[in-house]
Amino acid sequence: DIMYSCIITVMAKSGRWSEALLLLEQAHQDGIAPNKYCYTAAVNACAKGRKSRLAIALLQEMRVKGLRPDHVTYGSAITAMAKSGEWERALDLLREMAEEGLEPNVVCFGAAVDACAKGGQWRKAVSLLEEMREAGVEPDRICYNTAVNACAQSGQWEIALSITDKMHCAGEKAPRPDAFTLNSVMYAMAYVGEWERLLGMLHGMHDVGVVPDVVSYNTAMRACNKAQQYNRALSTFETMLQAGVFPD
RNA sequence: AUCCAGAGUUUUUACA
Repeated sequence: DIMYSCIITVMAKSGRWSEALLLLEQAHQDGIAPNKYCYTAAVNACAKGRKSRLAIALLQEMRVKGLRPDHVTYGSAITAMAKSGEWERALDLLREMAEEGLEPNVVCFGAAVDACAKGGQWRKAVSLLEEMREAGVEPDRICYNTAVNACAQSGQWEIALSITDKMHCAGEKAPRPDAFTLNSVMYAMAYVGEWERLLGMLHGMHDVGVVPDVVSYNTAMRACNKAQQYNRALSTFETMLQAGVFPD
């Protein structure tokens, strides 16, 4: 079983999700009853392969075999919904696990926020942050970043920025914005053609203790190119190299 | 004592 779980995991992680799922079938044919870990790894393979329907089916199959999906299984399943843009199903799973007495943890909520992001539901993504707090789960940096990204993907740069500002001003223990956060905000600015504002933010990153990375510069250059500011794009590229950041 | 097979976030990339 450990063998199967390991191999399924490796295959899922290396993008060979279809082989991972075939392997689960193989286990059955060999007369081996896959355990919870195998199923969870397979559900995660569904996420990679955007097979939301199959992920739900696997959850059901587990229960039929007397296996109880746990937080990790649900986290993977919600991720599978997220990758397929099925935000409603993701929220259904959140409710479902709570009904089974499994209180969603920070990862499950985080995955659900991402599902809303991928589904274009930025308002829901933001309100989920509040819902999780009410459920006694404090959003971590990833949850905030994901909500900021939800706004960004819809071009809501002002909302994205306001959440980021709140992160800056929150208590000492609260999560600080990082490159993921600011890159998402810049993406939002690029999206709506606010390239000047974006460059201002890029150059102000150091002041808030965040080092721009390849994604930061790449996002900035795309914004410049989109606005036909080719000279700006070029100088951004040069700035990047001078900062010791190199393209992959 | 701690770790010891399985989950969540940014640009580009797939089906279009």
